[in-house]
Amino acid sequence: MSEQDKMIDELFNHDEELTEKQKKILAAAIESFAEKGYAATSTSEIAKKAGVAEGTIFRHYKTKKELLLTIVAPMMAKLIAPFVIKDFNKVLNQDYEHFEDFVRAMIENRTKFLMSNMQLFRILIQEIPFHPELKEQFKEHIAKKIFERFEKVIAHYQAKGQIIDMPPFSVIRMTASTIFGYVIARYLLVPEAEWDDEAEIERTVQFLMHGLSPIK
Amino acid sequence: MSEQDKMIDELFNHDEELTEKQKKILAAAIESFAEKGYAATSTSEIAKKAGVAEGTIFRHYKTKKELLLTIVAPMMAKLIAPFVIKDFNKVLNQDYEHFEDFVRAMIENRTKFLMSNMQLFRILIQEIPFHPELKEQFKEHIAKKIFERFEKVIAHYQAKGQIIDMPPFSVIRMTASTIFGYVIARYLLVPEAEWDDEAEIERTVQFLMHGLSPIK
Amino acid sequence: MSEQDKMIDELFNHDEELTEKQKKILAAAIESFAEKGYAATSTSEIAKKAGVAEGTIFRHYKTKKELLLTIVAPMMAKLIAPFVIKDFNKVLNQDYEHFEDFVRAMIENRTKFLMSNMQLFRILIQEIPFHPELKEQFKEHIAKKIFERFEKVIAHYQAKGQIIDMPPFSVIRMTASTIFGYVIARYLLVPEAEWDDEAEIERTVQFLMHGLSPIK
Amino acid sequence: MSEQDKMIDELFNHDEELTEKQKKILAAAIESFAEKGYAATSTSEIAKKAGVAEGTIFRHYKTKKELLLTIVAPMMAKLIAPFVIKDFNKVLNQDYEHFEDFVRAMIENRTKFLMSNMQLFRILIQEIPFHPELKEQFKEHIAKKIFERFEKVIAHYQAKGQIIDMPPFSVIRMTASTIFGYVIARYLLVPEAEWDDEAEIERTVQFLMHGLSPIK
DNA sequence: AATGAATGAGATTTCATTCAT
DNA sequence: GATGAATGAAATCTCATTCAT
Repeated sequence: MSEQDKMIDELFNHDEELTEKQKKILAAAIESFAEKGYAATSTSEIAKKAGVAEGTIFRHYKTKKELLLTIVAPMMAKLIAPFVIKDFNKVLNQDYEHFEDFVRAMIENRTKFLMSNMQLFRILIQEIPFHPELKEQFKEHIAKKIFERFEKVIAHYQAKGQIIDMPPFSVIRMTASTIFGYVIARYLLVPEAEWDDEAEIERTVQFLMHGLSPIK
Repeated sequence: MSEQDKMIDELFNHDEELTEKQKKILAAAIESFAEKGYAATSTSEIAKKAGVAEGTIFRHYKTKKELLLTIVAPMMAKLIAPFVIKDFNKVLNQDYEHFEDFVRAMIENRTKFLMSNMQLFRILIQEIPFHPELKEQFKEHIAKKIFERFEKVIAHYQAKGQIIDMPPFSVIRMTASTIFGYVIARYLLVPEAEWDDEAEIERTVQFLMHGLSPIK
Repeated sequence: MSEQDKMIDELFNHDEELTEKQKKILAAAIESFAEKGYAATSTSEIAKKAGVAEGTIFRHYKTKKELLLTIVAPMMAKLIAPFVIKDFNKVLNQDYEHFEDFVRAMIENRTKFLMSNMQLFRILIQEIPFHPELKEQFKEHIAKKIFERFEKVIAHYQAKGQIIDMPPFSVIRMTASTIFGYVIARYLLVPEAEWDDEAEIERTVQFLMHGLSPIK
Repeated sequence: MSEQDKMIDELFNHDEELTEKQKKILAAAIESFAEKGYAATSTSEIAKKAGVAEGTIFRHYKTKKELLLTIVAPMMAKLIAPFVIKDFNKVLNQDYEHFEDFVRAMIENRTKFLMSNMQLFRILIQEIPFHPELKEQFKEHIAKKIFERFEKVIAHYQAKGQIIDMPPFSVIRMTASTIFGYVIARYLLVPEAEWDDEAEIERTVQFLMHGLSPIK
């Protein structure tokens, strides 16, 4: 079983099992959508790449759009998974005494996730601007939830005097910019450069910590 | 003359004059490409929006792709204009004694530019991933040039002890992430929120400055 | 099954079966190409005449040009078929003691073939001048092969003293001119005239025989 | 003044003078029509090749078809010129005692003419099959006239016992096949071969003479 | 469940022709 | 006379989707 296959199994295997053909279709669609974009990918192209007949795609997914949503929805869900686990706050209080520990843990966890789902991440950020319903879904189900959770976290560490006193939204914005900036540069913009990942992550964490530390 | 028209005149009016219809076509294409993406925009739609016959588009631009390139190319050029002016270094030495002044000037100048060309900026970042030739062009003509110039600037301020000792590439990456993160959040992700721009920019500058200041 | 259908089956039915629609498309294309020429025939016209949707044409033939080649290629092949049969020489030695017998057999065989494939022959001679790749193909695969075989035949009968001593190329040229001249006049230029085919062929054979007989 | 120009002047200069632009248009059209065919040649292409604006063509020729007719008509006229001169019969009686002299004179005269107007000849034979009105015109004004004249010539030499007793139509058909066969092979099919023109013409004349000589 | 031929709407592009300058 | 921008009809081709097998 290939990496690709494992990823697909993990992300898409909810209730019913996926047939072999369905997995092939998903894998082919993911590859093409990531590379050329949803609108520029034809269903016949996906069929050919997946090694199935054109009609087969429409047997499983009523429309091309549904195929996109099938791909994008679980990615969104998994993206915020760590932030919506029930005992997020408890974990927080117990595990991470310093904001730095929290940030480091978040970065490590999320970069690993994005890294092993880079194509899906690409599709997500490339297609959201073009599909209002995706945008809406993203804001409502993802951004809002993350923001709510994070707000408390920020307040928590601000109360402890570990973070500069600043509107939580701004803190979140900067943190997100910094982390996504790293991931995008690392895996999308210049993946071919030589990266010392450990050192670069360390620098990124330091940058964030200093940038957000309270002014003495 | 509308804002749109002024912008088009400024960006596209090189040698020959543009006819009225050409401007209309460019304006319509920019609007549609920004909103729905290049691949999902039909030339008939552009023609209708521009109030011209479909054939007219192809009289001026041999292909739909050429229309995209006509739109994107000058945007790229203008984007780096401030960094490639001949006496960039002189300006630097004379005008900005502190890195903070430099950063502040850069942010103000570039955010203003992006703000008044937001649709073009959207097209740029939305389409680059889908067109290898655009990507290449961007790397070769834009990223590389900016990097070369910036590298010297960073070295300059590092020598003066104003910035942390870190590979220039990392400094540039963090600076860019922070600035683009602001612009994208401000104008693309949540433009509908209430923004206190002055304060937010100030916070962003402070974040950057602290994040990059040498460790005491 | 119509005459048309039989001809199409015979010429185009290689490995896979042709669907009913494909035959209709080929028949319609042949008719239109012969009458108005390739360039002046639109695919929508072919579709209408064939009673299929325009898209159906492109499902079977990637481009209009491919449709032309599909039509023209087997015609070329069949045209030279009798000359490239393996034991062409044996047949020759045994069957035709006199050059006249050979010529007569050739004329009868080839005129019959052309007659029952007149539309395809028209397309062939009408389109070859406009398509360099067809021209090349014709020269390489048809003209050259026929020439090689014929050269030996000519030499054979010259050695027997039945034909005038003349460069084989010239003999072939005159023979071909005479035969094609008859076919073209008979079926393309003035098909509406009253032709006594038997007598005319006899005259043509006599003309050729006298024209090429050795000088006494 | 180029060869091309001289030819155009000679063929097209009837009453009014042709402007420089008109000559350029005609020359460009002739070149393109000969090479790619009328239907596959666009007026914009002709305009570009002629170095004039697209509109200019339509100032001189109402339609593209008219441009074709302007080119083809005088070619037809010149093609039969020698056969319709008033005293064709007189000339005949006096000048050519033997059929061979007549044939030789005809071949020399007409091959020279065709040779120096090869592009126009190509257009003529390539386009006649596609344009019913051209076909009609050709039959009515050219073929018929030539046939009438030639019939008398043939009868004349048959009466003198110099030609085989055969329907004049057949004699003409064979003569025409032989002559056109030579011209087409020489200048259109294999112009790149090494031709000993004098010898080849001599062979062709001999072939014709023997082919048509009375049976002893 | 799977196929792939067929469809028809629509996409991009071409082109002969017109017309204001 | 000449230009070339503009047109709109039509040409080639693409594509998501349907449906009989």
